Amino acid sequence: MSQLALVDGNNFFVSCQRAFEPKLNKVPVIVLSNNDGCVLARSNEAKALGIKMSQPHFQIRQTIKDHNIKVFSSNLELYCDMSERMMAILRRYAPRIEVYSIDEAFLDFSEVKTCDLIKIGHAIRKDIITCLGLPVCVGFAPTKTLAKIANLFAKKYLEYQGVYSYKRSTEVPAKLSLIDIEDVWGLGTASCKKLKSYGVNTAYDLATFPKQLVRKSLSVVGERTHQELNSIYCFPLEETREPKKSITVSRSLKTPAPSKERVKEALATHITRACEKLRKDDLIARGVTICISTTRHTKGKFFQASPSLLLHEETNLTPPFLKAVIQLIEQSFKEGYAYKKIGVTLTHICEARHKKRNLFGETNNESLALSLSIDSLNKRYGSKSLIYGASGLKAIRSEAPQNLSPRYTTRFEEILTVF
DNA sequence: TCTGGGGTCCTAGGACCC
DNA sequence: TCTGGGGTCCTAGGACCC
Repeated sequence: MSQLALVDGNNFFVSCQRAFEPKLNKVPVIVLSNNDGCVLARSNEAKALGIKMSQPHFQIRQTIKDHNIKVFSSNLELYCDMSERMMAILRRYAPRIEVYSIDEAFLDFSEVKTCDLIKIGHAIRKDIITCLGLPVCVGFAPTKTLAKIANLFAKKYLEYQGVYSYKRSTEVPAKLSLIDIEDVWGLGTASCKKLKSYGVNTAYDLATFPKQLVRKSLSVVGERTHQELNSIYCFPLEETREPKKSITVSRSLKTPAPSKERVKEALATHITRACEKLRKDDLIARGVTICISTTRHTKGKFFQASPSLLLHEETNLTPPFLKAVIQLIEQSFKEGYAYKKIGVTLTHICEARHKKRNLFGETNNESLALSLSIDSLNKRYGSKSLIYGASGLKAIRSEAPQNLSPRYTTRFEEILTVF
């Protein structure tokens, strides 16, 4: 019988900031996305003020002022490091774990002989708050979908003190009617709209809805969710990540760019970064797609292009991809628009060790060595110490985010100072 | 001239996740 | 003025083959 736990950080990015600045406790705090564009994380106090997830920053400027909300730019380097520390602690508790996202992990307790899961849950909570200062909640259940719901109970109802265990039973528990259909993992707006038209409004309604009808309206994906709500294990624990199938680097520009030169520079910067990611994971790729688009928020002036091409052979060197994206933009750039979002995606990826030998049986070791040297210099001296000319000087001068906190745990020069 | 049916592969687009 | 970024999976439809 499967027995899983979902451990999930509470308002994770906000909690990471609070761990190093205790005076932020009990006051409203938000963390913004890249470019400080919209809201990524909110403390409970900020949620209570009506700030929504993904809400644009400019819409809440007044609320921020009126309630003295503390605002942070995303400090992903700090959050990733805190995440790794949290996962290291979780590995002590279960033989198998799946790191599902930066702030949550599924733990497999199927083989663990214990009848007191609640006790384990509290031990995990205590361990993580003591070692890292991060609050988490724990939900136990026989399937991932139910573990998500159990975690929701643990977060929402204070009497559970952050730990909830879902009891397996042959009947669908009435408690599921407390969960709105929108809060079921795997159901987005499109699926919920369909289900509501059938009068399915809660997790209980869905669990007791005829399986065939779910299959018909939501396909196999919805059917699996339906099964999982009925304690039938469909989404297995994935301990190891398959190699990535695509790698994307894209950014929105603060001020949209009307000139081809500026777009080209952004593409050059992005493809350089994408190739670094490839090399870091020891992967090679053959396909590349660029994507340029105007904002969608101005009516009538929307334009988007996403041409792609395949190189003659797989590689993880920057120059061939740089050449390819320049070729693509030369072919597809259209004058008369201001481009807001610019990105590149690498596709047809495989592991570098699978690379086919070329005719002469030699791989291009010198070029690879050069690329790897550039990577290590940039890692040591800062990400833009050495760049390709095509990226333009703007890449170096690009503005830093406004509200960035120190990277307390990964940079000696930014370590926490105690007075 | 008649033009079936089954299979594979690829791509675009939709939906979803954090 | 200002609306994130990076992924995965599924389906439908077209092209192609025998």
